[in-house]
Amino acid sequence: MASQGKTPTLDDVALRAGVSAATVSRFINNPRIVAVPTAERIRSAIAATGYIPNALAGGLASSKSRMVAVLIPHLVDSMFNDTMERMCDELAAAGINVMLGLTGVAGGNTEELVRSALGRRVDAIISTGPLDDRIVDLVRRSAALMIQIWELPEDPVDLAIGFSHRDAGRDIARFLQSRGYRRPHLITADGVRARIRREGFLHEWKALNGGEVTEATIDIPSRYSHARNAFAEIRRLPERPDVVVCGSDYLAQGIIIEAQSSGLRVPDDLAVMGFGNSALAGDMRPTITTVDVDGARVAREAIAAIRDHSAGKPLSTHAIDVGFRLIARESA
Amino acid sequence: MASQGKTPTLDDVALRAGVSAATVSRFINNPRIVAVPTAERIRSAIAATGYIPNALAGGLASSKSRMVAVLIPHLVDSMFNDTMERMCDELAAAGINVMLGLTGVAGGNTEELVRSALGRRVDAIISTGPLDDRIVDLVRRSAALMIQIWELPEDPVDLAIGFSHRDAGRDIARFLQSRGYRRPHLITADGVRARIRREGFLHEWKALNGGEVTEATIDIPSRYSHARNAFAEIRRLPERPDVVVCGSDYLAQGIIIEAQSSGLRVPDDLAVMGFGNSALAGDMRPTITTVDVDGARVAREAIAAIRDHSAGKPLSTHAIDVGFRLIARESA
DNA sequence: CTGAAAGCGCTTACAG
DNA sequence: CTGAAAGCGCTTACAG
Repeated sequence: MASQGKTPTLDDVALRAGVSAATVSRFINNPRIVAVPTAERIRSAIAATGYIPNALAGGLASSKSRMVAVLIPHLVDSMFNDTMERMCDELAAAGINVMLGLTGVAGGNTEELVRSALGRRVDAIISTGPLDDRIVDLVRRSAALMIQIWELPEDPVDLAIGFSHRDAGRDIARFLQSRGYRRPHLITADGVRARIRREGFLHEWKALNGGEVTEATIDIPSRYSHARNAFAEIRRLPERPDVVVCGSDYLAQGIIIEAQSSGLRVPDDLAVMGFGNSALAGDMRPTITTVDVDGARVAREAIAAIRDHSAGKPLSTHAIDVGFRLIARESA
Repeated sequence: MASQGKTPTLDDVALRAGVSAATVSRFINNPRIVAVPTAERIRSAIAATGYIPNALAGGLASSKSRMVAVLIPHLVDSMFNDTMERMCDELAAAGINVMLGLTGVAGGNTEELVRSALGRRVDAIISTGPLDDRIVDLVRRSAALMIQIWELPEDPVDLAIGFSHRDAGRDIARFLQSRGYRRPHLITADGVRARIRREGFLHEWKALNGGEVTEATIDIPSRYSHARNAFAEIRRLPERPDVVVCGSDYLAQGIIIEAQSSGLRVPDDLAVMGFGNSALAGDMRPTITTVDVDGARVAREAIAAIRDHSAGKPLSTHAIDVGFRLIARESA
């Protein structure tokens, strides 16, 4: 912060390089279309002036902001952090900046965030979380591409990149059944996706004639700090479950820690199943059995869609199923 | 994404409300300065058209972007996530959008991110991490306010909001000494701040005639996944330390888990000290003794500075020391 | 391969 | 309290 003199503009560079502003603009956006000697003069004029293109002006003139908004619930112990990191990485590599919006914090207001993003004329909004009609309407009127990740809704706004939570629930049921568990305890977060997984689980569990299921609900998100209460509830159950099914690896970790600290062996006395395959799942003792989703693929598909959309290509599909993989480790 | 027809502009609203564009602009930026009946007409014109102001045009015209860039190393198991959440929350409340840049991921390029931020004419850059001369130079030439958080460098670019890592190291030494520990093992991440804490610790420890110190270095950041190797190293030490000093609560948690899984009791056989007072520190079994930094205050001070700067006020100080608090819990 | 010029959609002194 | 008009710093057909 000093701003001695004024910030150099395209004209300053043009003047210095002895070319028109148009040519400098072309050089910046596509160096190859200007003659080599001209390019060289522009390059040194830019270096000499310390010119940094004004992206506000550029965006206004081109109606391309080269910015996307990413809307996630929160950051602490978030299951999406890994995908987010990759997303930021890929976007940065593509020369796209990311605007971050937190929808699940105290003052989180998804509609307000969407309005802000649209106001900045973002090329796309990447979102994980429920979208009400007003918001869908807002986005539909805009030119922004809406990418819903980590889920596969019936009727995506534009494009969904995710997997079937119902199938995930079903596969968890099959897996636990095949491992011989008989008394699962489900901890379901108060969110759409977790509820769908729960349904998938219960439906399949019943079809397989599994044993009695006990359940508990926790506030979304499924974070570590819920583990104490959730475990205390388990202790109060008339009969102890043999496996606890959690909505995130963070919660699973917490349950394992609580169980161990109360003298139970995991998985012998109580097995625990996570969700999301966060980094900690493989490092925990015991390592956590969980469901992996290819976050890198989600990020790549999103970038590809944004690129196509920015290039004016229509969407080739409205849903990309990246699937999931159940990873059997030590905890269940 | 549909964009049937074209996006409404200020002129569309003005036409519909029967006023000039200037008046609509005034209404949007400061509703009170337009007459009540006029305001009402504009309000309904906005509602009818679904107008969303183009922030690119607005920013260009006013040379205020109402956006700040936040640069942090990474997201997974990040000690800054709590502060980040508060920051996003406060910024959103102030009508400021945040651009996120990850400096520590695979393709992380701080200079490039700073250039992007400056190109978007951000009002401020909030950064945690080392800044080389080129970057400082870039920022100094711009009108953006540079806020370095979580540290108190000798010579802040503009404003630093943090605490003395040297004093933190010193206080950890005093605390462990007072608790009777004699063989501390320091795990220091390969970063400037961790090294300063280490120096503070060692200096004080020596002054107090403490026992022999063993040490290990790990890659930055201090995350959970480093715990296995770090603990294996501890096992190989000729004599077992009585307390392990970690650079983050995530790492401390990992060490505790490893220790427990190898049959050691924490803190009786091996004590563990964390850093940062992340949420998990209070939930872990045993709860983790750590150093707390008031992230909410850091966020508030940053917002206040950004507000003043945007209003044209000069900085009243170049460094704000928010201090830290050693929190004694069960692990050490 | 390059230039002149119009236009992107706002804001803000300047007048009234 | 409100309007007319210039200007913010780029991009992009249109010509050459």
